[in-house]
Amino acid sequence: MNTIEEVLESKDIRITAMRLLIYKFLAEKEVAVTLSDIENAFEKADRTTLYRTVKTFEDKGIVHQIDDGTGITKYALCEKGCNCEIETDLHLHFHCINCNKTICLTDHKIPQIKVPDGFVSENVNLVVKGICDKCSS
Amino acid sequence: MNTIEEVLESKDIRITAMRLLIYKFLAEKEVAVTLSDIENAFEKADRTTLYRTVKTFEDKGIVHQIDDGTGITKYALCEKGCNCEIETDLHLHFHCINCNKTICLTDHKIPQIKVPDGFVSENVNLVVKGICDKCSS
DNA sequence: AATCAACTGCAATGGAAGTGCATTTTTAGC
DNA sequence: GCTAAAAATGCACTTCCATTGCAGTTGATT
Ligand SMILES: [Mn+2]
Ligand SMILES: [Mn+2]
Ligand SMILES: [Zn+2]
Ligand SMILES: [Zn+2]
Repeated sequence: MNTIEEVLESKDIRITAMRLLIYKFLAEKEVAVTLSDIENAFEKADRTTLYRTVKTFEDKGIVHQIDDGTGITKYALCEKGCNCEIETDLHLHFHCINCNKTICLTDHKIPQIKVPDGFVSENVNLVVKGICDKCSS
Repeated sequence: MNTIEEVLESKDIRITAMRLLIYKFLAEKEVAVTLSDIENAFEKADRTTLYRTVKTFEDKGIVHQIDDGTGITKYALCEKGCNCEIETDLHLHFHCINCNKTICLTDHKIPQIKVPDGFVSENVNLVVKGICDKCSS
């Protein structure tokens, strides 16, 4: 169990109050969040700072972007040991069309996808849309 | 072999000069197009008209949207007999990170995706990013 | 030809992503 | 501790795309 400080330092991310708060916010969420979600949670902070903070997190490899088809990019913390940067982010994402939440299904890996001759696959984005467990019960 | 007029009428889309031209434009393209692509091809027409035309095509089920992750929605004609509206659009899409083109791989079907208990899958969006056949040769 | 509905064009809006620059905070060297 | 440099933050502004309201035009129907 590492502290947040240790996680950030291990990725060469300098520690600031803002970053600790945003990291904690992301860690507490079980769903992917939009920039607006973060904005609403930290009304005193400027949107640009929040934007650049998650961007830094993403660049350093502790957050990954999710395009779930809503047109609004969402963000989620990477799992321990994840390396989205190097190879494709292997897990799939679920987007609930009822509650609009998007969830990382981190242990549902994306199957190998065949592409025609001449095509070279480098990355795969797989989003399943439907009804989540909470909305279907 | 149906004429464009017959296709449109069979889907309850009224025939106008604009719609015939746009349909023909889409049919000639082997890749998915953005609204700007259409705009550039029809500079005399208003962007709104083009927008609403593809939207009508989409609502009536002869065009499907593609979200390839670039943030710009693309459009492509549905194949004959396709029914994206009813069930999931089964084929996958390939987005070339070199030439920025997005292609329907209509005979590459999306494999069955397992989701956890309680989740109900209704639709799947699968985009493969990489290098297309023309750019890799 | 008249009428009504659908289509088109123009203008404006809104949302989200991104950038330039000034200010503040943090770090590091002395 | 003090100072200079570097990094982070806040504010203003821009750009790009999607979308809508409304007025004018076109097309279908009688
Ligand atoms: Mn994820
Ligand atoms: Mn397609
Ligand atoms: Zn839900
Ligand atoms: Zn290409």
